[in-house]
Amino acid sequence: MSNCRQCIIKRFNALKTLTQEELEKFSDHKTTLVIKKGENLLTEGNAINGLYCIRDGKGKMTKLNTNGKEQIIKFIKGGDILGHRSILSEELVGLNAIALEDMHVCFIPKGDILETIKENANFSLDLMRNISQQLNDANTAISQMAQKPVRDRLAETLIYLEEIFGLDNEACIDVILTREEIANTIGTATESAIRLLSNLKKDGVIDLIGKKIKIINKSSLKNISEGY
Amino acid sequence: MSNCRQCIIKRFNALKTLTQEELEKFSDHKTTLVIKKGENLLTEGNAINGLYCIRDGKGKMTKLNTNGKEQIIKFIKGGDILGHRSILSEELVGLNAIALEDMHVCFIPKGDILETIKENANFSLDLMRNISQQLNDANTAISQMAQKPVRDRLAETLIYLEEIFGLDNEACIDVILTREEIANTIGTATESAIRLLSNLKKDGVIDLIGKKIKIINKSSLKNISEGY
DNA sequence: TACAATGTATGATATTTGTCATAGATAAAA
DNA sequence: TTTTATCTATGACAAATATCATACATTGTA
Repeated sequence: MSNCRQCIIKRFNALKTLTQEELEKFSDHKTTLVIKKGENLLTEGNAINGLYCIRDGKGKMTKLNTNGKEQIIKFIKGGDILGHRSILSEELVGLNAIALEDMHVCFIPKGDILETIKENANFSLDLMRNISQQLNDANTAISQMAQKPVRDRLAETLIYLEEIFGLDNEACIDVILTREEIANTIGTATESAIRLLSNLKKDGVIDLIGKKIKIINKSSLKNISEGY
Repeated sequence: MSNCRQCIIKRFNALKTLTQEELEKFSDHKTTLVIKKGENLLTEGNAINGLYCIRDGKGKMTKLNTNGKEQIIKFIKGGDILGHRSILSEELVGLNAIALEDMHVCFIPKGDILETIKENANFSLDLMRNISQQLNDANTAISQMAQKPVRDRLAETLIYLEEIFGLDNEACIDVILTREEIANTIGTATESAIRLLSNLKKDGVIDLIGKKIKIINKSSLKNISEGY
């Protein structure tokens, strides 16, 4: 079907340093799959043996807490590469990857990845850069979860969602999340998330149109996210 | 002074896959430094150009929050390797590394690391494994920070501290932290941390001997950390 | 269409946590 | 040693957040 060499997605991720031949190899061996809304691409604790490259669609990466609650760790979309742990011997998947809408995903087997790592140090470094960036983001998240009140984290999250998913044609954040999913992102009760969203709307900072959220006053939202 | 080939520390970290020649190269070019208690080995936002390998001593990795508070992200000790971001082009340090007691540290220049990455794919993979493990830990931390109450996080942290630093000859957790540092680890007010420590002591789960903490009933502490 | 299931919203209340104040304990400095 | 600064501890109170209850809205489905 599609060809890695022509895929636009690769320009934006760790695959961008690959040579023509390496891309051909990936293209020949890759499989393409469709993950329907609500289905898992990755499941916590499972083994996989290759990398997944998301072509399009949106998803969430989650973790089941010891108390049984779902925590959303990050959101994913076209261009993201998942499953890097699989190429490091037999490590198991650490997070669930669940589709928020239908996703198209390419799977590149571990063998090809390892071969390419051996031959192309820049690809190695790009993969490392990718993981490293994720670690940096995660460290920031720890700090914010630990020290910011829920209202600030909500504001922060709305800005983050707009950055990740952009705007639809009505200037709303272009992703549909339930209130529960928003609560599971910022780590609070669903009712609290609902209440704080209502407050932000009442203050004219955001607008709520069904499940869609529109940021009206970004600088004010930014201030709230920083505790003012 | 010391030689990388004979260093025991390397057996426990990403340097373990290096060949004799690679270790010689590292040994020839490395510099050794002493970081006094309270001093920074790394400072958030600074540029460095190489990896630091901790020989001995204990430290904390911190992040300054937008509200000016210090968040402790993780603790470090002998065997840990810091500064991996420096080998990925010009990325700046993301966290402060501050000595909790005097540390001895070896510095290996970026050039040697990059050369070795090109020549030894296993070293690449080991570095990746290291960062990947950190990312995994960080994701777990996000989930726990977001969803667990302070008391549970305190219990969790005490168990974690014992795992990392072990016990001294009086069976106390072998690290000295101020109550403020404990509070900055779990993300709460210093007074709250003090109060909850007192509660745990009153319940006979831990003992407090000055700044030293002794875990009396680990399984009970584990239960608390999981919300029971 | 009507029905069930799920999601959203809001009030009342309990619990958790933070803040401020104060005092004693410990460690550092003169 | 004495003095000063920092750290630990605890009470009183305020603020933030969770929980429970209930009602309404929306969505999917028989």
